[in-house]
Amino acid sequence: MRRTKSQSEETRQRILDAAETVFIDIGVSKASLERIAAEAGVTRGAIYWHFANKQELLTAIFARVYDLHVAVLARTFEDAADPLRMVLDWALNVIELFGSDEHTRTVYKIIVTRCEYLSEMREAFTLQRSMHDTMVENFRRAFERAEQAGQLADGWTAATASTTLHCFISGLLDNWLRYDFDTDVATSLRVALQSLMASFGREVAVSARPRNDSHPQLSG
Amino acid sequence: MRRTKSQSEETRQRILDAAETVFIDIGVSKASLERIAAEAGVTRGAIYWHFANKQELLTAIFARVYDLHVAVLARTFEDAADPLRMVLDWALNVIELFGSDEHTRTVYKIIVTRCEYLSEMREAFTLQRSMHDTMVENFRRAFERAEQAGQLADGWTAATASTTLHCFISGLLDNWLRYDFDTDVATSLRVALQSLMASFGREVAVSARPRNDSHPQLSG
DNA sequence: ATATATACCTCCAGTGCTGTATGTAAAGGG
DNA sequence: CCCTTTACATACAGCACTGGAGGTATATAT
Repeated sequence: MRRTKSQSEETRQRILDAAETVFIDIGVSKASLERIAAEAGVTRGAIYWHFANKQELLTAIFARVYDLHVAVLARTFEDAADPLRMVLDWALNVIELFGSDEHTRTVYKIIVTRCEYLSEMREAFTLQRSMHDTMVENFRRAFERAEQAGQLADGWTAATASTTLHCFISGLLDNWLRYDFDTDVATSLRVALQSLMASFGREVAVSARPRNDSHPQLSG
Repeated sequence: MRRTKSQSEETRQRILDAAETVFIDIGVSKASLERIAAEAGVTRGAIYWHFANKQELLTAIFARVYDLHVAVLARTFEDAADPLRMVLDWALNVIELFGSDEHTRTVYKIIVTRCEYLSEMREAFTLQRSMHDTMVENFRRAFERAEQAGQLADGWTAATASTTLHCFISGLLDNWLRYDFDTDVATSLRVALQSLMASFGREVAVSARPRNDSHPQLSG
């Protein structure tokens, strides 16, 4: 009963789906490969064929959503015209991404509330960490350009503004995933974000929609 | 070799200290009672005498810092004169608390990065959850009073301002504990917080110090 | 057509942890 | 001074999980 290459890939995806389900259900540490295998309709042998161990499974789960995020989010930062506008668009896209794609929400919920952040898991968290660092770095650069262009409102510096937005975004996602905000919480978060961004800038016009609102793969 | 009552209490505290150490080191799920006992210089028998199981140990660890937090933080909210000022003082006290008390940082770091947020652990998280809810509720009330008093700047409502600050504080602590910010990160966070609060208000004077700056038990 | 690599499954040995039951020696009350 | 309770230590039973060895049948290359 050996499978073809495409069947094998299908099995791999089913295992990843099952792992997500079990991780969310009982947490990464308590999740046994036996239980994941049962959920996927295979045996532990299949899992060990595709993945070395539980940690590699976790890494693969993270990697599955990583590409999507990079594609959606990197696009925003290509446009260098108006830095504050760019940051706002980026953040709105993040909210849009988490609001519309349950897969993304599940994976990040696993990171935040269903696993322990230990050195042995470092490889699994490498992607997430690099995305976080990229976000911080992009914020810093954008606000520095805004500062040099004289766009920042009184009372704000590039440092304080980027720190504030960084913490705001982190806390937003953390609360969302940890405490199961309502699904339409995205709306109120959007409004709060726009108020925050407006207070950063001198006279930035606030619109209700991000400029890059074509996310065909997310509007499901 | 039976101990006296005070010796027993000392043992209990040593077990809690050991549990904190082991939890931070290898995470709650991988931490065995055997290892914790060894760290405390007792056997598992002693742990089972004082606590029913690992979950109760975790609950006890949280409870140990809870009283301190309530004492320090509740005080700020007694003063109802200037709501925005009150909120600022409260937030500064939180930063001060986390900056000066390593014990607090350790326990919250365990919550954020060293354990899984599962229903079986619900009892352990009850305290933390109630503190979180209290924070959100206090923010909402304070900003509503500020709004009614016409203290909010243009572009902000009680809802958006409290949501924003709530996310900011959450993200601040989350990043601090998850990514091990430098110890003097507290300074930059204070500055960012003051800028944020300033932009909430119409013309609130920003001072560098909270009003209730007498924390004898924290300045160690 | 044959050989080999693939994609699994089954079984087994070993480990580590939990919870409990039992032992014990001293504290503390009457 | 005796009895009970306390504050542990020790010993035991049992489970759940991991990783690997070995099997098997089929896809795929030659």
